[in-house]
Amino acid sequence: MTRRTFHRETEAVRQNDLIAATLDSVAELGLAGATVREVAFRAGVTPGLIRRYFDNKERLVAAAYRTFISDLIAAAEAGCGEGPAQTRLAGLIRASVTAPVADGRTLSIWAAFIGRVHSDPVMAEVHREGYQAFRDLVERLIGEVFAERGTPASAQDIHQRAIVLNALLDGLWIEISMGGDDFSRLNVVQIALNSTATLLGIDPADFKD
Amino acid sequence: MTRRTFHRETEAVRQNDLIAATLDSVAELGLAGATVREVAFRAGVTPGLIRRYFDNKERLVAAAYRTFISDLIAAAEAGCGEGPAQTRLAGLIRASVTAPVADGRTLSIWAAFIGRVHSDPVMAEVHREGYQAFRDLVERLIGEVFAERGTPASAQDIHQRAIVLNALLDGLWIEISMGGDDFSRLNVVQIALNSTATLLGIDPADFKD
DNA sequence: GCAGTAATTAATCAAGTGTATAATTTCGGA
DNA sequence: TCCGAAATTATACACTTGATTAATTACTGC
Repeated sequence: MTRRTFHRETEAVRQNDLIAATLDSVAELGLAGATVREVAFRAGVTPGLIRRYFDNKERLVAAAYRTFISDLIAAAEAGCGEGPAQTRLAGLIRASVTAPVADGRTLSIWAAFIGRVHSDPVMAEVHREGYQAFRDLVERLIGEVFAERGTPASAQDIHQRAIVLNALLDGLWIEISMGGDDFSRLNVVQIALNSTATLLGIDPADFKD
Repeated sequence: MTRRTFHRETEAVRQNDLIAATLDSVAELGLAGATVREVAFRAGVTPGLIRRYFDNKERLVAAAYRTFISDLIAAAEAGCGEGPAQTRLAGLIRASVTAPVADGRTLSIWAAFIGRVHSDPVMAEVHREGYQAFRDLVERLIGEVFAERGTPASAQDIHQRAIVLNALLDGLWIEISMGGDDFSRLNVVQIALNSTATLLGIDPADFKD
């Protein structure tokens, strides 16, 4: 009876692999399916090893959620690029309603985790941070767009517009990711851009990325 | 050693109690916390009894989800009331962003269930039905509003506007229910109504409920 | 009032969960 | 080359879960 062979990895790599395996499990089987054994199997590792890198399963799940959220925001931010604020805002919107931000797998993971946010304080904190980061980004961009157009708005006005635009992007993101509609036939990017322009009082023809 | 006393109930009452207990459990403890024992305890009943009214736990959860969704839509529809389409749409919007539709408990339950929608076909079907019912309601109201104003729009135009408005309402509902912001200070109903008016090209001053 | 039936309880089971720990293996440094 | 420390495996444990079944109880029709 010989043991299975293995090779050592650095702490960073192993943690990364375990987190990736956790997210895969969650995406395909839901949170309930992300058992210690399932995650270990997908990471090509033995269940007991997990506890060497994470104090307990709760920590592993929280770490996975943190990684997921920050990757998601990074992907959205990457769409901003450079240039005038209006172009960056348009880029953010495009990124928010197209893959890889808006797709089934992302929604599956998000949906699985979001249920835990209300009962688990750690998850709630992770969520709050990520959410606020995105909202602040949107609010800042809106402020810059108005300033750029020579029509600066009050902080309160910008704040309210950020709430609305953020809600619109969230809702569109969910709808598109859910795939219930035949979004393949629609130009979702155009719809999102036009709606945003309308909400912000910009000429839609003037708002492209 | 005497057994605990009990009294019989009709099938409808028991099923109702069990579903209510399930939703309570889900709201407070998440889906994972809605165990057979927890649900039975909250319903003032013994775990074994559940299986007399539901083939298995999966059925119970699906039934609870169905009840939850249909109650939610009913609550939103109740806000429509009577009168001109514009008034009914405004009522629907108000209902969507205020309690009991928009509140923490509702979001908790929704969030818990939404994670299951992608892995469980039965839940997916229940979700699709409820979602489409709401979307159709919004789309119909928008069409009536345009007709009422003497500016009838094409079916495609109405369809796209319904997608956008639905997304906005979804997003606002989530934001408000989440309670992350200080929405208590903001007039969320006014914000929602104004945004909708802007999106539909209606004079905001003209759009109240 | 009483018997029979159906609802409900109580007790148990097998399977799966997260966790703990001792036995092994790998691998870098002497 | 080999030894020691650290990483990994293997095994086991206590607990919870959903499900099953037999015993008991409450209610209905007569």
